[in-house]
Amino acid sequence: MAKATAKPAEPVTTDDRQPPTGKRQAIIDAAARVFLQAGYGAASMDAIAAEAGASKQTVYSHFGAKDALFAAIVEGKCEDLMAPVAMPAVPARDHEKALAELARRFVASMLAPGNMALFRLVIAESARFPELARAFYRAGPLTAVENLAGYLTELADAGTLTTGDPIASARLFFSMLRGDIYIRALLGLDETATAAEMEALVRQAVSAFLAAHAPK
Amino acid sequence: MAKATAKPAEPVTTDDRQPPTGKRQAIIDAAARVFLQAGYGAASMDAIAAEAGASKQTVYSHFGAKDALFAAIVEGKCEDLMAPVAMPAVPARDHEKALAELARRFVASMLAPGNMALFRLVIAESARFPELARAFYRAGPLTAVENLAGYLTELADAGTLTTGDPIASARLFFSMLRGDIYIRALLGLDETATAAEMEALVRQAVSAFLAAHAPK
DNA sequence: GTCTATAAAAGGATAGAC
DNA sequence: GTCTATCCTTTTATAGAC
Repeated sequence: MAKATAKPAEPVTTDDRQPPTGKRQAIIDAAARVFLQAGYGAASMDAIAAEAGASKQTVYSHFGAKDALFAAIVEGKCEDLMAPVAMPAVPARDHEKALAELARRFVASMLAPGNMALFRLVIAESARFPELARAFYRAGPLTAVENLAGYLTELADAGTLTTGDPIASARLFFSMLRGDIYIRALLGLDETATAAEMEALVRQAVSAFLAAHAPK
Repeated sequence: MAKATAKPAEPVTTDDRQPPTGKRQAIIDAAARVFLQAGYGAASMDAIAAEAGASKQTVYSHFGAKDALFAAIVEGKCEDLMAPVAMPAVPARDHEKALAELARRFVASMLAPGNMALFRLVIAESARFPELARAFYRAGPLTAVENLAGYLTELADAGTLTTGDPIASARLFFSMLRGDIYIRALLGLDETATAAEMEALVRQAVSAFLAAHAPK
Protein backbone atom coordinates (compact mmCIF):
# COMPACT_ATOMS: atom_id res chain seq x y z
CA MET A 1 0.00 0.00 0.00
CA ALA A 2 1.19 3.52 -0.64
CA LYS A 3 0.58 4.69 2.89
CA ALA A 4 2.37 1.73 4.44
CA THR A 5 4.80 3.95 6.30
CA ALA A 6 4.12 3.82 10.02
CA LYS A 7 3.67 7.14 11.74
CA PRO A 8 4.49 6.59 15.41
CA ALA A 9 5.84 10.10 15.92
CA GLU A 10 2.71 11.92 14.87
CA PRO A 11 2.06 14.79 17.32
CA VAL A 12 -0.86 13.91 19.55
CA THR A 13 -1.64 17.44 20.55
CA THR A 14 -3.23 18.17 17.21
CA ASP A 15 -4.87 14.77 17.16
CA ASP A 16 -7.84 15.46 19.39
CA ARG A 17 -8.78 18.47 17.35
CA GLN A 18 -11.64 17.58 15.10
CA PRO A 19 -10.51 18.90 11.75
CA PRO A 20 -13.53 20.25 9.91
CA THR A 21 -12.15 18.86 6.70
CA GLY A 22 -13.52 15.96 4.73
CA LYS A 23 -16.58 13.96 5.56
CA ARG A 24 -17.44 15.51 8.90
CA GLN A 25 -17.73 18.97 7.44
CA ALA A 26 -19.58 17.61 4.43
CA ILE A 27 -22.12 16.06 6.79
CA ILE A 28 -22.50 19.32 8.72
CA ASP A 29 -23.08 21.31 5.55
CA ALA A 30 -25.49 18.74 4.15
CA ALA A 31 -27.45 18.50 7.40
CA ALA A 32 -27.76 22.27 7.57
CA ARG A 33 -29.19 22.42 4.07
CA VAL A 34 -31.61 19.55 4.59
CA PHE A 35 -32.83 20.62 8.04
CA LEU A 36 -33.32 24.26 7.04
CA GLN A 37 -35.18 23.31 3.92
CA ALA A 38 -37.31 20.40 5.10
CA GLY A 39 -37.62 20.90 8.86
CA TYR A 40 -36.70 18.44 11.56
CA GLY A 41 -39.46 15.92 11.09
CA ALA A 42 -39.38 15.73 7.32
CA ALA A 43 -35.59 15.57 7.11
CA SER A 44 -34.47 11.96 6.95
CA MET A 45 -31.04 10.70 7.86
CA ASP A 46 -30.97 9.01 4.46
CA ALA A 47 -31.44 12.33 2.73
CA ILE A 48 -28.69 13.94 4.80
CA ALA A 49 -26.28 11.09 4.10
CA ALA A 50 -27.03 11.23 0.38
CA GLU A 51 -26.62 15.01 0.30
CA ALA A 52 -23.28 14.67 2.06
CA GLY A 53 -22.10 11.94 -0.26
CA ALA A 54 -21.59 9.67 2.70
CA SER A 55 -23.21 6.58 4.08
CA LYS A 56 -25.74 6.67 6.83
CA GLN A 57 -23.49 4.76 9.17
CA THR A 58 -20.82 7.42 8.81
CA VAL A 59 -23.32 10.05 9.85
CA TYR A 60 -24.21 8.02 12.92
CA SER A 61 -20.54 7.44 13.73
CA HIS A 62 -20.00 11.16 13.96
CA PHE A 63 -23.15 12.39 15.64
CA GLY A 64 -24.80 9.41 17.27
CA ALA A 65 -28.42 10.31 16.69
CA LYS A 66 -30.68 12.58 14.72
CA ASP A 67 -31.49 14.95 17.56
CA ALA A 68 -27.80 15.39 18.43
CA LEU A 69 -27.00 16.21 14.83
CA PHE A 70 -29.84 18.70 14.76
CA ALA A 71 -28.67 20.39 17.94
CA ALA A 72 -25.12 20.65 16.62
CA ILE A 73 -26.30 22.28 13.41
CA VAL A 74 -28.62 24.79 15.05
CA GLU A 75 -26.13 25.77 17.74
CA GLY A 76 -23.52 26.38 15.08
CA LYS A 77 -25.88 28.59 13.11
CA CYS A 78 -26.83 30.58 16.18
CA GLU A 79 -23.24 31.60 16.75
CA ASP A 80 -23.21 33.45 13.46
CA LEU A 81 -26.17 35.56 14.46
CA MET A 82 -24.58 38.13 16.71
CA ALA A 83 -22.14 39.92 14.46
CA PRO A 84 -24.52 42.18 12.50
CA VAL A 85 -26.35 43.56 15.52
CA ALA A 86 -23.39 45.11 17.28
CA MET A 87 -23.35 48.89 17.15
CA PRO A 88 -21.46 50.53 14.30
CA ALA A 89 -17.73 50.61 15.00
CA VAL A 90 -17.81 54.39 14.78
CA PRO A 91 -20.84 55.61 16.71
CA ALA A 92 -20.89 58.84 14.81
CA ARG A 93 -21.83 62.13 16.39
CA ASP A 94 -24.86 61.89 14.15
CA HIS A 95 -26.97 59.51 16.24
CA GLU A 96 -29.74 59.44 13.67
CA LYS A 97 -27.35 58.06 11.08
CA ALA A 98 -25.97 55.55 13.56
CA LEU A 99 -29.44 54.28 14.43
CA ALA A 100 -30.42 54.08 10.78
CA GLU A 101 -27.27 52.12 10.01
CA LEU A 102 -27.97 49.69 12.84
CA ALA A 103 -31.55 49.36 11.67
CA ARG A 104 -30.45 48.53 8.14
CA ARG A 105 -28.12 45.83 9.31
CA PHE A 106 -30.75 44.39 11.64
CA VAL A 107 -33.42 44.24 8.96
CA ALA A 108 -31.06 42.77 6.38
CA SER A 109 -29.83 40.13 8.80
CA MET A 110 -33.34 39.32 9.98
CA LEU A 111 -34.72 38.86 6.49
CA ALA A 112 -31.70 36.97 5.13
CA PRO A 113 -33.14 33.68 3.85
CA GLY A 114 -30.79 31.58 5.93
CA ASN A 115 -31.58 33.37 9.18
CA MET A 116 -35.29 33.37 8.47
CA ALA A 117 -35.21 29.63 7.81
CA LEU A 118 -33.29 29.13 11.04
CA PHE A 119 -35.84 31.16 12.98
CA ARG A 120 -38.71 29.13 11.50
CA LEU A 121 -36.96 25.92 12.37
CA VAL A 122 -36.30 26.96 15.96
CA ILE A 123 -39.89 28.12 16.40
CA ALA A 124 -41.26 24.90 14.98
CA GLU A 125 -39.10 22.72 17.23
CA SER A 126 -39.14 24.90 20.33
CA ALA A 127 -41.26 22.36 22.17
CA ARG A 128 -38.89 19.50 21.45
CA PHE A 129 -35.66 21.51 21.80
CA PRO A 130 -36.24 24.29 24.35
CA GLU A 131 -32.50 24.76 24.86
CA LEU A 132 -32.08 25.65 21.20
CA ALA A 133 -34.84 28.23 21.47
CA ARG A 134 -32.97 29.79 24.39
CA ALA A 135 -29.68 29.76 22.50
CA PHE A 136 -31.32 31.49 19.54
CA TYR A 137 -32.95 34.11 21.71
CA ARG A 138 -29.69 34.92 23.44
CA ALA A 139 -27.62 35.04 20.28
CA GLY A 140 -30.16 37.11 18.35
CA PRO A 141 -32.84 39.30 19.94
CA LEU A 142 -31.28 39.54 23.38
CA THR A 143 -27.81 40.49 22.15
CA ALA A 144 -29.25 43.09 19.83
CA VAL A 145 -31.28 44.69 22.60
CA GLU A 146 -28.41 44.74 25.10
CA ASN A 147 -26.03 46.35 22.64
CA LEU A 148 -28.47 49.03 21.64
CA ALA A 149 -29.48 49.70 25.23
CA GLY A 150 -25.86 50.48 26.02
CA TYR A 151 -25.67 52.98 23.20
CA LEU A 152 -28.97 54.56 24.18
CA THR A 153 -27.69 55.01 27.70
CA GLU A 154 -24.72 56.97 26.35
CA LEU A 155 -27.04 59.12 24.26
CA ALA A 156 -29.32 59.74 27.22
CA ASP A 157 -26.38 60.71 29.42
CA ALA A 158 -25.25 63.14 26.75
CA GLY A 159 -28.74 64.62 26.62
CA THR A 160 -29.17 63.69 22.97
CA LEU A 161 -32.39 61.87 23.69
CA THR A 162 -34.67 60.93 26.57
CA THR A 163 -35.44 57.46 27.81
CA GLY A 164 -36.71 56.27 31.13
CA ASP A 165 -35.76 52.66 30.41
CA PRO A 166 -33.01 51.96 27.86
CA ILE A 167 -33.89 48.26 27.64
CA ALA A 168 -37.54 48.98 26.95
CA SER A 169 -36.58 51.62 24.40
CA ALA A 170 -34.20 49.26 22.63
CA ARG A 171 -36.94 46.63 22.47
CA LEU A 172 -39.29 49.17 21.00
CA PHE A 173 -36.75 50.09 18.36
CA PHE A 174 -36.34 46.53 17.13
CA SER A 175 -40.06 45.87 17.43
CA MET A 176 -40.73 48.69 15.00
CA LEU A 177 -38.37 47.04 12.55
CA ARG A 178 -40.23 43.75 12.73
CA GLY A 179 -42.97 45.10 10.56
CA ASP A 180 -45.37 43.59 8.12
CA ILE A 181 -42.50 42.35 5.94
CA TYR A 182 -41.31 40.30 8.86
CA ILE A 183 -44.66 38.60 9.38
CA ARG A 184 -45.01 37.85 5.70
CA ALA A 185 -41.49 36.44 5.64
CA LEU A 186 -42.23 34.24 8.64
CA LEU A 187 -45.28 32.92 6.83
CA GLY A 188 -43.29 32.39 3.66
CA LEU A 189 -45.57 34.73 1.69
CA ASP A 190 -42.83 36.85 0.15
CA GLU A 191 -39.68 35.36 -1.19
CA THR A 192 -38.00 38.71 -1.44
CA ALA A 193 -38.37 42.02 0.34
CA THR A 194 -37.27 44.80 -1.97
CA ALA A 195 -34.52 47.17 -0.94
CA ALA A 196 -36.99 50.02 -1.24
CA GLU A 197 -39.38 48.39 1.21
CA MET A 198 -36.60 47.81 3.68
CA GLU A 199 -35.37 51.38 3.41
CA ALA A 200 -38.89 52.76 3.90
CA LEU A 201 -39.28 50.62 7.00
CA VAL A 202 -35.96 51.82 8.41
CA ARG A 203 -36.80 55.48 7.86
CA GLN A 204 -40.24 55.14 9.40
CA ALA A 205 -38.89 53.36 12.46
CA VAL A 206 -35.98 55.70 13.10
CA SER A 207 -38.17 58.74 12.64
CA ALA A 208 -40.88 57.47 14.96
CA PHE A 209 -38.35 56.33 17.53
CA LEU A 210 -36.66 59.72 17.68
CA ALA A 211 -40.00 61.50 17.88
CA ALA A 212 -40.94 59.35 20.85
CA HIS A 213 -37.60 59.95 22.59
CA ALA A 214 -37.08 63.63 21.88
CA PRO A 215 -34.80 65.29 24.47
CA LYS A 216 -36.26 67.41 27.30
CA MET B 1 -86.98 -3.84 16.66
CA ALA B 2 -87.95 -0.72 18.56
CA LYS B 3 -87.26 1.65 15.70
CA ALA B 4 -89.16 -0.45 13.19
CA THR B 5 -91.52 2.39 12.34
CA ALA B 6 -90.86 3.71 8.86
CA LYS B 7 -90.27 7.47 8.55
CA PRO B 8 -91.14 8.42 5.00
CA ALA B 9 -92.23 11.93 5.92
CA GLU B 10 -88.95 13.07 7.45
CA PRO B 11 -88.07 16.55 6.13
CA VAL B 12 -85.21 16.31 3.66
CA THR B 13 -84.21 19.95 3.88
CA THR B 14 -82.41 19.43 7.17
CA ASP B 15 -80.89 16.17 5.97
CA ASP B 16 -77.93 17.47 3.98
CA ARG B 17 -76.72 19.63 6.83
CA GLN B 18 -73.73 18.08 8.47
CA PRO B 19 -74.67 18.17 12.11
CA PRO B 20 -71.54 18.91 14.15
CA THR B 21 -72.74 16.50 16.77
CA GLY B 22 -71.20 13.19 17.65
CA LYS B 23 -68.11 11.67 16.15
CA ARG B 24 -67.34 14.27 13.51
CA GLN B 25 -67.13 17.08 16.02
CA ALA B 26 -65.18 14.87 18.39
CA ILE B 27 -62.66 14.24 15.63
CA ILE B 28 -62.38 17.94 14.87
CA ASP B 29 -61.78 18.81 18.50
CA ALA B 30 -59.29 16.00 18.97
CA ALA B 31 -57.38 16.85 15.79
CA ALA B 32 -57.14 20.49 16.84
CA ARG B 33 -55.68 19.54 20.18
CA VAL B 34 -53.19 17.06 18.75
CA PHE B 35 -52.06 19.21 15.82
CA LEU B 36 -51.63 22.34 17.93
CA GLN B 37 -49.70 20.50 20.56
CA ALA B 38 -47.54 18.16 18.50
CA GLY B 39 -47.27 19.83 15.10
CA TYR B 40 -48.20 18.35 11.76
CA GLY B 41 -45.37 15.89 11.39
CA ALA B 42 -45.40 14.49 14.90
CA ALA B 43 -49.19 14.20 15.06
CA SER B 44 -50.22 10.71 14.08
CA MET B 45 -53.61 9.70 12.81
CA ASP B 46 -53.59 6.99 15.46
CA ALA B 47 -53.18 9.59 18.18
CA ILE B 48 -55.99 11.71 16.77
CA ALA B 49 -58.34 8.75 16.53
CA ALA B 50 -57.53 7.69 20.07
CA GLU B 51 -58.01 11.24 21.39
CA ALA B 52 -61.38 11.40 19.64
CA GLY B 53 -62.46 8.03 20.96
CA ALA B 54 -63.00 6.84 17.42
CA SER B 55 -61.34 4.39 15.09
CA LYS B 56 -58.83 5.47 12.50
CA GLN B 57 -61.10 4.35 9.68
CA THR B 58 -63.82 6.68 10.92
CA VAL B 59 -61.39 9.57 10.78
CA TYR B 60 -60.51 8.66 7.20
CA SER B 61 -64.18 8.30 6.28
CA HIS B 62 -64.81 11.89 7.29
CA PHE B 63 -61.68 13.64 6.06
CA GLY B 64 -59.99 11.37 3.54
CA ALA B 65 -56.38 12.12 4.35
CA LYS B 66 -54.14 13.68 6.95
CA ASP B 67 -53.42 16.86 5.00
CA ALA B 68 -57.12 17.47 4.33
CA LEU B 69 -57.90 17.08 8.02
CA PHE B 70 -55.11 19.48 8.88
CA ALA B 71 -56.35 22.07 6.41
CA ALA B 72 -59.90 21.81 7.76
CA ILE B 73 -58.70 22.35 11.32
CA VAL B 74 -56.46 25.31 10.56
CA GLU B 75 -59.00 27.04 8.33
CA GLY B 76 -61.58 26.70 11.05
CA LYS B 77 -59.24 28.22 13.62
CA CYS B 78 -58.36 31.11 11.33
CA GLU B 79 -61.98 32.16 11.13
CA ASP B 80 -62.01 32.90 14.84
CA LEU B 81 -59.09 35.28 14.55
CA MET B 82 -60.75 38.41 13.24
CA ALA B 83 -63.20 39.38 15.96
CA PRO B 84 -60.85 40.92 18.53
CA VAL B 85 -59.05 43.23 16.12
CA ALA B 86 -62.02 45.22 14.95
CA MET B 87 -62.14 48.77 16.30
CA PRO B 88 -64.08 49.37 19.50
CA ALA B 89 -67.78 49.63 18.85
CA VAL B 90 -67.78 53.14 20.29
CA PRO B 91 -64.77 54.98 18.85
CA ALA B 92 -64.74 57.39 21.70
CA ARG B 93 -63.82 61.04 21.29
CA ASP B 94 -60.77 60.13 23.31
CA HIS B 95 -58.65 58.59 20.58
CA GLU B 96 -55.85 57.70 22.98
CA LYS B 97 -58.23 55.55 24.99
CA ALA B 98 -59.57 53.96 21.81
CA LEU B 99 -56.09 53.07 20.60
CA ALA B 100 -55.10 51.72 23.99
CA GLU B 101 -58.21 49.58 24.09
CA LEU B 102 -57.51 48.21 20.62
CA ALA B 103 -53.90 47.55 21.63
CA ARG B 104 -54.99 45.63 24.70
CA ARG B 105 -57.28 43.40 22.72
CA PHE B 106 -54.64 42.84 20.06
CA VAL B 107 -51.95 41.86 22.54
CA ALA B 108 -54.27 39.60 24.50
CA SER B 109 -55.46 37.86 21.35
CA MET B 110 -51.95 37.53 19.98
CA LEU B 111 -50.57 35.98 23.14
CA ALA B 112 -53.54 33.71 23.81
CA PRO B 113 -52.04 30.21 23.97
CA GLY B 114 -54.35 28.85 21.30
CA ASN B 115 -53.61 31.60 18.83
CA MET B 116 -49.90 31.46 19.49
CA ALA B 117 -49.89 27.70 18.92
CA LEU B 118 -51.83 28.23 15.70
CA PHE B 119 -49.32 30.81 14.54
CA ARG B 120 -46.40 28.49 15.28
CA LEU B 121 -48.10 25.70 13.41
CA VAL B 122 -48.81 27.82 10.35
CA ILE B 123 -45.24 29.12 10.29
CA ALA B 124 -43.80 25.64 10.61
CA GLU B 125 -45.95 24.27 7.78
CA SER B 126 -45.98 27.33 5.55
CA ALA B 127 -43.83 25.55 2.96
CA ARG B 128 -46.14 22.56 2.74
CA PHE B 129 -49.41 24.52 3.07
CA PRO B 130 -48.90 27.99 1.57
CA GLU B 131 -52.66 28.52 1.23
CA LEU B 132 -53.05 28.18 4.98
CA ALA B 133 -50.34 30.76 5.55
CA ARG B 134 -52.26 33.15 3.29
CA ALA B 135 -55.52 32.45 5.08
CA PHE B 136 -53.90 33.15 8.43
CA TYR B 137 -52.33 36.36 7.23
CA ARG B 138 -55.62 37.63 5.85
CA ALA B 139 -57.66 36.69 8.89
CA GLY B 140 -55.15 38.07 11.38
CA PRO B 141 -52.51 40.70 10.58
CA LEU B 142 -54.09 42.01 7.39
CA THR B 143 -57.55 42.46 8.86
CA ALA B 144 -56.15 44.22 11.89
CA VAL B 145 -54.15 46.65 9.77
CA GLU B 146 -57.04 47.45 7.44
CA ASN B 147 -59.43 48.14 10.28
CA LEU B 148 -57.02 50.41 12.08
CA ALA B 149 -56.03 52.22 8.89
CA GLY B 150 -59.67 53.15 8.39
CA TYR B 151 -59.87 54.60 11.86
CA LEU B 152 -56.59 56.47 11.45
CA THR B 153 -57.91 58.01 8.25
CA GLU B 154 -60.88 59.39 10.17
CA LEU B 155 -58.60 60.80 12.83
CA ALA B 156 -56.34 62.35 10.22
CA ASP B 157 -59.31 63.94 8.44
CA ALA B 158 -60.45 65.37 11.75
CA GLY B 159 -56.96 66.78 12.36
CA THR B 160 -56.53 64.73 15.51
CA LEU B 161 -53.29 63.28 14.25
CA THR B 162 -51.01 63.35 11.23
CA THR B 163 -50.20 60.46 8.95
CA GLY B 164 -48.91 60.42 5.42
CA ASP B 165 -49.80 56.77 4.94
CA PRO B 166 -52.54 55.25 7.13
CA ILE B 167 -51.60 51.69 6.15
CA ALA B 168 -47.96 52.21 7.04
CA SER B 169 -48.95 53.88 10.30
CA ALA B 170 -51.28 51.03 11.20
CA ARG B 171 -48.52 48.53 10.52
CA LEU B 172 -46.18 50.50 12.75
CA PHE B 173 -48.75 50.49 15.54
CA PHE B 174 -49.09 46.72 15.55
CA SER B 175 -45.37 46.23 15.05
CA MET B 176 -44.72 48.13 18.25
CA LEU B 177 -47.04 45.76 20.04
CA ARG B 178 -45.16 42.72 18.83
CA GLY B 179 -42.44 43.32 21.33
CA ASP B 180 -40.02 41.13 23.15
CA ILE B 181 -42.86 39.22 24.80
CA TYR B 182 -44.00 38.22 21.37
CA ILE B 183 -40.62 36.81 20.33
CA ARG B 184 -40.27 34.91 23.59
CA ALA B 185 -43.77 33.52 23.16
CA LEU B 186 -42.99 32.42 19.61
CA LEU B 187 -39.93 30.62 20.90
CA GLY B 188 -41.92 29.06 23.73
CA LEU B 189 -39.69 30.68 26.36
CA ASP B 190 -42.45 32.14 28.50
CA GLU B 191 -45.59 30.30 29.25
CA THR B 192 -47.31 33.37 30.60
CA ALA B 193 -46.95 37.07 30.00
CA THR B 194 -48.08 38.93 33.07
CA ALA B 195 -50.87 41.47 32.85
CA ALA B 196 -48.44 44.13 34.04
CA GLU B 197 -46.02 43.40 31.21
CA MET B 198 -48.81 43.61 28.69
CA GLU B 199 -50.09 46.87 30.09
CA ALA B 200 -46.60 48.39 30.07
CA LEU B 201 -46.18 47.37 26.45
CA VAL B 202 -49.52 48.91 25.51
CA ARG B 203 -48.74 52.21 27.20
CA GLN B 204 -45.30 52.43 25.65
CA ALA B 205 -46.63 51.69 22.17
CA VAL B 206 -49.59 54.10 22.30
CA SER B 207 -47.43 56.85 23.74
CA ALA B 208 -44.71 56.44 21.12
CA PHE B 209 -47.23 56.14 18.31
CA LEU B 210 -48.96 59.36 19.26
CA ALA B 211 -45.66 61.18 19.65
CA ALA B 212 -44.68 60.10 16.14
CA HIS B 213 -48.04 61.18 14.69
CA ALA B 214 -48.60 64.43 16.53
CA PRO B 215 -50.92 66.80 14.63
CA LYS B 216 -49.48 69.65 12.55
C1' DG C 1 -13.38 5.53 9.21
C1' DT C 2 -16.22 4.16 5.72
C1' DC C 3 -19.26 1.18 3.35
C1' DT C 4 -23.38 -2.41 2.30
C1' DA C 5 -27.10 -4.79 4.23
C1' DT C 6 -30.54 -5.46 7.65
C1' DA C 7 -33.18 -5.17 11.78
C1' DA C 8 -37.07 -3.08 14.16
C1' DA C 9 -40.60 0.09 14.64
C1' DA C 10 -43.93 3.65 13.42
C1' DG C 11 -47.26 5.65 10.69
C1' DG C 12 -50.51 6.61 6.60
C1' DA C 13 -53.96 4.40 4.28
C1' DT C 14 -57.30 0.47 3.02
C1' DA C 15 -60.34 -4.01 3.20
C1' DG C 16 -64.21 -6.01 4.72
C1' DA C 17 -67.58 -7.23 8.58
C1' DC C 18 -71.51 -5.32 11.11
C1' DG D 1 -71.31 5.18 9.87
C1' DT D 2 -68.35 2.72 12.66
C1' DC D 3 -65.23 -0.86 13.99
C1' DT D 4 -61.13 -4.48 13.84
C1' DA D 5 -57.41 -6.14 11.39
C1' DT D 6 -53.99 -5.63 7.92
C1' DC D 7 -50.88 -3.83 4.13
C1' DC D 8 -46.99 -1.35 2.79
C1' DT D 9 -43.87 2.34 2.78
C1' DT D 10 -40.69 5.14 5.23
C1' DT D 11 -37.37 5.89 8.73
C1' DT D 12 -34.30 5.46 12.71
C1' DA D 13 -30.67 2.84 14.16
C1' DT D 14 -27.32 -1.13 14.17
C1' DA D 15 -24.28 -5.30 12.56
C1' DG D 16 -20.49 -6.71 10.34
C1' DA D 17 -17.13 -6.62 6.27
C1' DC D 18 -13.10 -3.95 4.42
